[in-house]
Amino acid sequence: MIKEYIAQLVAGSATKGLGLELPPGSVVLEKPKQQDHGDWATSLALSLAKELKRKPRDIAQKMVEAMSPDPSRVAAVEIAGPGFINFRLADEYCRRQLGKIPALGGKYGTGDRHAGKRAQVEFVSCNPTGPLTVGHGRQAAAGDALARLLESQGYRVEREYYFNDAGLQMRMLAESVLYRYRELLGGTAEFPEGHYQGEYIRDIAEACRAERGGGLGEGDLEYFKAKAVETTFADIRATLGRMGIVFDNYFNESSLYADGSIARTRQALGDKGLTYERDGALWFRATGFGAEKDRVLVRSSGEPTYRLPDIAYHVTKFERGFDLILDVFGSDHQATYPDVMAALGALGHDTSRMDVRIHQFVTLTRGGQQVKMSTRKATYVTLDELFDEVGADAARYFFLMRRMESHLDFDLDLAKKQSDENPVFYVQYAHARICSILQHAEAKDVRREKPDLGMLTAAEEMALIKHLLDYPDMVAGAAEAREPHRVPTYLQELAGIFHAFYHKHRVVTDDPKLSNARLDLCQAVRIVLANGLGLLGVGAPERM
RNA sequence: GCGCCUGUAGCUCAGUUUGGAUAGAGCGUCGGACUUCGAAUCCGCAGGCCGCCCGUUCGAGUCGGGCCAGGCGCGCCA
Repeated sequence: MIKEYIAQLVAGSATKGLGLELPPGSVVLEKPKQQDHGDWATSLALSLAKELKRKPRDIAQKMVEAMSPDPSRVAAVEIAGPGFINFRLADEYCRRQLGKIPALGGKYGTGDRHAGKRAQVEFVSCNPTGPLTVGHGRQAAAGDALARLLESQGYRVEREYYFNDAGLQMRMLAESVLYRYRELLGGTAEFPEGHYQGEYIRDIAEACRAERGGGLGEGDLEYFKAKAVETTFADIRATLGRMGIVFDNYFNESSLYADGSIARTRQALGDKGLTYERDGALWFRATGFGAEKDRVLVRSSGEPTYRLPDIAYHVTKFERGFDLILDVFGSDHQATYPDVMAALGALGHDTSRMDVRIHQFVTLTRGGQQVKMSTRKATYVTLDELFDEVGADAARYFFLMRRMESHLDFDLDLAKKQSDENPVFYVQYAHARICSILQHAEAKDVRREKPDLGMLTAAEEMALIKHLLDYPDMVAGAAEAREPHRVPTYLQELAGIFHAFYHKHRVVTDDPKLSNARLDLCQAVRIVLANGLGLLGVGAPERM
């Protein structure tokens, strides 16, 4: 890649011009913000100034004099400002790279950096107690986009959903159905703290009555539970399906009891001296790992807390041999994973293979007002309702637009707008517009002439080409940093540069050579837009 | 009280990983641009103590410390 080549040039010039051996990879290259500062720049001369006790510009001068860049790749090397060395790529080189994009198609932007490795991404993972809400939506979009980003870098990825259909929450769920069931039969529903009051519970109760009649009671909680789990899980899968998300595994916590994992993990932690008994409960020595207080692993009732299964579950992930174990959680789980991580480390697992990404919450805005949501009162907005209102594409795009660490302010009015105000339409529109141009060209039969990319010389064309060439680095960076939001940011820039180009230059003209060169450029833009949207799980429509 | 996250233009946010040159984008406001491939678009104007203070540095939105404000946690719930 060109970046490595320039880094090599810099390192070589430091050796030749200054007599310095720079360790490989130590050369920092950045993309200048200002266009007239070239395509790549290094501030090496500035950082060496102190050590060498020389003026930065003199150092840069010596380095540049010792450099002999390949003119087919680097057109100019300049010293600027306090001592930056700026590199300008040869237009010819950029055009050559552009020429490779159409043949690569969907592969453009992928890399083999992690080829042969296996990754697992765990996300959503909520218990089947009700419909997915907008908060889950952000996690679903993020987890799936991360999985796609990892796949783009060569990982074979398994998407996994972890849940528990046996615990306390499920009992509450079953009882909630029972209350609603009784209500249907003329009684009154009383909801103690912690039970589920959502409308969907009534539907499940109704289904139970339709299936088994009116004679059910306390003794049929298992039936109510099974019915509720079956119904809600079907709903959850359907909702995820609307986003195009399919899990490879649904991992049930109860299997950890069945196969002895829980018992083994408990034993192993005990053997390491990491547990002790107090007040009839089994405690984990979390304070040994910097936690504020120790945590209960097994209640005095004999029932484990979520922590022990969580640890056992992650042990299975390590046993399954993944090279990368990525967990995506909401910020409400922020406090739970350090214990799990500490325990896994103590059990001898290589926790550097694990990565936990925590995302912040979503708030909805409508008409400039925040939409109030409460799980307890069941006044939350479900993901399905969101999809009904703004569409799955817009929803996914909006979920991924912001850094996961930032609170997401989801503007419902904006997401619905079919205009340039709406970022997802703006990007999709660029794609559709290109498709339309390509069709137009086809109709006019201009695709006969062999393209000569040398015809692309205008500033808008070069800007577009250079941005297209940034795409693979952007994808690799987003995957490495686990930051899906870089993709929408990039796509909006690309769409913007394309629209500007489009307005300044006509693609299909009387000049067949130029037309074909521009058509190739358009095709390359289309491919990158489609690939980028693909990473987000958002459609790239041919017409809108 | 403690932990994690956040604070950048009127609004919503990039930029912080790896300190670098005049801090960017979208929306909103205002003013312009369609006989031609999609005006669902484009061009331009205006808009900034980068929450505050101190420190490190030739250089800080970026690193360190201390404050302030908001969100989420801090359970023998998950």
